[in-house]
Amino acid sequence: MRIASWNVNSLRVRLQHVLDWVKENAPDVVCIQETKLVDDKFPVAELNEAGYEVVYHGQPTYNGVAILSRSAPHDVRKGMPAFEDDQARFIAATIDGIRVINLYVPNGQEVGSDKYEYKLRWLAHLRGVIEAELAAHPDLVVLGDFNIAPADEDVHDPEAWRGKILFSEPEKAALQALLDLGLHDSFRLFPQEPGTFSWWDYRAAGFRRNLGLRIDLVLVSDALKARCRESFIDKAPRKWERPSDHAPAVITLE
DNA sequence: ATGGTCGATAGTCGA
Repeated sequence: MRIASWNVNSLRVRLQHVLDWVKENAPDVVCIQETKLVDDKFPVAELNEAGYEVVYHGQPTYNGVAILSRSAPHDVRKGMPAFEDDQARFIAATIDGIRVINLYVPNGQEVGSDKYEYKLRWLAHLRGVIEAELAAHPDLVVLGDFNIAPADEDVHDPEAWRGKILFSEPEKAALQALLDLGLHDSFRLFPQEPGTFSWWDYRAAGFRRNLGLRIDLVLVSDALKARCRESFIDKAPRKWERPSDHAPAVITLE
């Protein structure tokens, strides 16, 4: 079973990329962030035609998350439980017995800003949500655009980024608190090429110079760690014409 | 230190 996470930065613009990518890679589940679509505009027919069922949680202009799956999604949850949020950043579903939680974690903009405080508040609440989900679903995947680089090897220039947004200590501590519940960063379960990232700024030719960060993560529970056979980032779509600034992060489960 | 580029949308905001 293959599960992917991809921040597409507008599903309207990137629909053809998604269709091409799923045709090439045959994932069973694709979790999408930054659809930037209201639900009325979600391309249900096109994705059904490609062989996927869809659940989605959108809003005007910003954010928006969706799950595409070969098998039927069950127990769909849109938005974090018990958290008032006008931003569409959370969607969960159970697919083939695996609980899948798809996140678009707030960016935070700048350390100390109101958006940064919202990011930390959001992550603190998420911890309780994940704790409950883990208790209910031992086979759990938590994936998405975390907007946090876990460690120095996930940042092209850790000294320049240290303490900055996406790499500040409180953000990393919030991510570690999730891992401490019993989750594993699947990417680090396997040998990886140094300098592998999942996001490159459009500005300053970030991709060409590999000035990236690994902020798109696939976390797996203990039970799924035992079934995880590979975890990788597919840089290919980042080279396509008019790409998203993020590349897909992918795992394969036995 | 600043701004570079995208996408939404129609002057800026968010990333």
